[in-house]
Amino acid sequence: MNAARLVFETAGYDNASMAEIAARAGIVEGTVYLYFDSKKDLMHRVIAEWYEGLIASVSEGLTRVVGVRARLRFCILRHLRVYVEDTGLADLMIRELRRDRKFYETEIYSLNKRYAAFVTAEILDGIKQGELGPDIVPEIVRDLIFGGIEHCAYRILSGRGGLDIDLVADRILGTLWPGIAAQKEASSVSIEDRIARLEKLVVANGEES
Amino acid sequence: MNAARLVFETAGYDNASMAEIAARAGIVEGTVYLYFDSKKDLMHRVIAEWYEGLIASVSEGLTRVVGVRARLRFCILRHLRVYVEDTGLADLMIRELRRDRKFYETEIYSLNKRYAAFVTAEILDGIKQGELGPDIVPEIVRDLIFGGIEHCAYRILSGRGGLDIDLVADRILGTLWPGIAAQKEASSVSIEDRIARLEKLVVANGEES
Amino acid sequence: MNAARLVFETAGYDNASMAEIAARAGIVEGTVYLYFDSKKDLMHRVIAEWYEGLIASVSEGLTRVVGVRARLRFCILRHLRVYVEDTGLADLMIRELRRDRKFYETEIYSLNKRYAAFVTAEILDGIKQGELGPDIVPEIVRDLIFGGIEHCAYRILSGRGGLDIDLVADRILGTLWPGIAAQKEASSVSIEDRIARLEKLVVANGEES
Amino acid sequence: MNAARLVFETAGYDNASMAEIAARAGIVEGTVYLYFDSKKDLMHRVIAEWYEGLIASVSEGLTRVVGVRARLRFCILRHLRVYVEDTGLADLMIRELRRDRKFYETEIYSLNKRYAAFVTAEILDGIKQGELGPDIVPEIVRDLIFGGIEHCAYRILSGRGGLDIDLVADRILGTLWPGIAAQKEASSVSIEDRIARLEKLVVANGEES
DNA sequence: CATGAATGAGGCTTCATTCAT
DNA sequence: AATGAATGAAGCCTCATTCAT
Repeated sequence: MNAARLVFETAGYDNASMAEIAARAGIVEGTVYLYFDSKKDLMHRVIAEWYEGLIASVSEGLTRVVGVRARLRFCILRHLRVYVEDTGLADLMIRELRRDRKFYETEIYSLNKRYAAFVTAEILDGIKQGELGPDIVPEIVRDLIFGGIEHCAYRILSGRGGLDIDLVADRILGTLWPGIAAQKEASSVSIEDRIARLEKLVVANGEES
Repeated sequence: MNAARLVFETAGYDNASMAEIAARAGIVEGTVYLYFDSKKDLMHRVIAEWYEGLIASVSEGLTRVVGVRARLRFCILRHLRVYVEDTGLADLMIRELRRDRKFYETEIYSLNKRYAAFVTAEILDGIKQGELGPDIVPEIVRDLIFGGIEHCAYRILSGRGGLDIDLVADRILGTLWPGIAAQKEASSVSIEDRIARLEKLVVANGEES
Repeated sequence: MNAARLVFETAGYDNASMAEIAARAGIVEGTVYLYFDSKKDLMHRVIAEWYEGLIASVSEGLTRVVGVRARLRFCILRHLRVYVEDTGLADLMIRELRRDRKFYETEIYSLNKRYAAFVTAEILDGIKQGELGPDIVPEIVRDLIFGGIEHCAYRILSGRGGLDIDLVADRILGTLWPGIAAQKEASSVSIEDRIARLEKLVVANGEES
Repeated sequence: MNAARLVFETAGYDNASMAEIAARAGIVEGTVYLYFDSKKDLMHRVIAEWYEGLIASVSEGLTRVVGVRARLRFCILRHLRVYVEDTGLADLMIRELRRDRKFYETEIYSLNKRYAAFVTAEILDGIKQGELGPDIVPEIVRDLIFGGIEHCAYRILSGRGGLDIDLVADRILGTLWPGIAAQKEASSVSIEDRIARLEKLVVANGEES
């Protein structure tokens, strides 16, 4: 498994060869098939193991963080760390597994859902507690978070530059927060508010008029 | 090219075979090499052609949209359409090309930059005009936009459900806007000014109605 | 023809491609077949043309040289020049043509014989005139000359060092001459001579005794 | 290896096909790659194995021969045998390997040097012992020997005629010897000494009779 | 005369998987 | 339980040659 993980990380699925995996494990190709049905199976098990560790780690870490904002920040930071530490596996997950037509029937899919649920749960919780706006759409927020992180990470990692994950986490959350936090002042609707809303609407739909 | 595009879209790079591409084009494998140096070259040309069309389309579309918010929304909407209409190619771009070590020397890279520049330019422009906050980090915003779109699109498309791109565009921008828009100080803009701007916007975007 | 010659020189027969030859001639592959039956035919014609020029050149040059030794030296020097100036074609001749099973039926074979005959004729002439020993075997001498030249040339040319062909010619002839020149002193056979002959025989046949 | 040797001998490198080699070995093409990295590697190993045997054979044979002239004759005779027995491999060596740009970095190159060194060493030894002239250039002599042998062998073998290698060896050495042997000054060696040497030689080489 | 597009057979190489030992 | 040799299908690519225009 360790050998396989190493090779998959480095080469991706298609370019990884069973021969190299076996060699790196100090065994022989045939032996691999005693424990794994196929190359695909092997990759699934590698990803699953990794995912389980990741979920456990996040789960454990969250027990020590309080407050919606802080907990979201923790999730963002942790996911950024994934890209720094396990770029290869994250890649594998995105590239090879997600594209599979039968991804939704696999164990990996449910692990993926459990992992993503940490963020979704936080958002739902935040809404319930009144910290987050009642109108926000959790899926969109979650997609912005995960997608944004991936893009940032890729851009920076590919660009051979280092990645200050604390800074990036702050910036991502800083950008998103105003759009998801509850409006604390329940002021009556002033003229200004009404004009503001008007502006927004007009601009938003401007090009469709 | 069309045959190649079709096969690459469906199978990805590694799983696409020159034999299938040739067959689908109604020629023999060898003939492909009269027009393309290699499989990689073929993919590059397919992607480049597609990208050029995409850039032209966005560029043209933006000429008819006024206002930072509206222009950003247009970019988001257009990018969502990419995933609806050209999922396969978008995938190819992300999965196969970006990971290439020499991606930064390819023509595709510069096309990619030109495409992404539409959003970055808008953000910078917004900051300059005072519509967007002076402290926002354009790269982060752009990553949130593109990453968020990709995630949304994948999630929804994979789930065989349809994708209401207008709705999603509104939600994405709605979530991001508060975090990037300039904080209007109450006194800085008079009611009269704001009404004047409204009038201007409505007229501008209305022209094409 | 010039294009073909260039390409064959550079790449050898197998690695030369009709496409490159055509391209370098500024025509199209199909056109080549209007003038040459096949790739092999093309090579034959290239070699033949070259050989004819070579033969003419040697023939002409020899008219200005007098004396067996000087004429042999001229042949050696000229052949060394072939390796310096036309390494590629000489190679082609040796590698590709000689090995052909039907070489002896080709035009090239007779050209080759005409070329080699310059040396053989000189030797026979030298014997007739009494300048060369009556017992020498012309074929062996010729083989030593041509073979020796080829080896020298290869060794030196491959070794990226330059080749001082005048020096090499002198050395080759200097080494061979004592063995082929007629023994001028017709002294009576002294005891010493008889012992010397005995020594030679014993040593020569030593390992077979 | 045997199959490869056979095919390479018959067809040369470019015209040998892995398919035929595999077929002749009774295996499938892929299996060849379990034991050899590439076609080139396969050829190298075939040549190397052959060369090692050849060197061992010469080395062993020389232990039973005494005297510069006899030892040189042995080398010549042995090399002639190479062309009679292993024409194909000798060809391969000359045609395919020597022309490789990286020949000088290969194992074959050092084997080639070790083989050629048998002759060079003999010449140097002969000079030191005063049997060969102090002015002769070992490289030229060696080239004349090897080149001459190759030419003779080719000429005769191609001509489908048999090759009397003993006769040819004598003729080659007979032609070269006067040009390389030391000029014995009449007084320098007494008749008694020369008879003594003769006796010694006869005894030495006679032991194996 | 010339074109140039197309062919088709063949080249080397890789690799997941199997199976007798 | 482990081996490791063998498979066979497939992969990408090259190229001399042909033929309708």
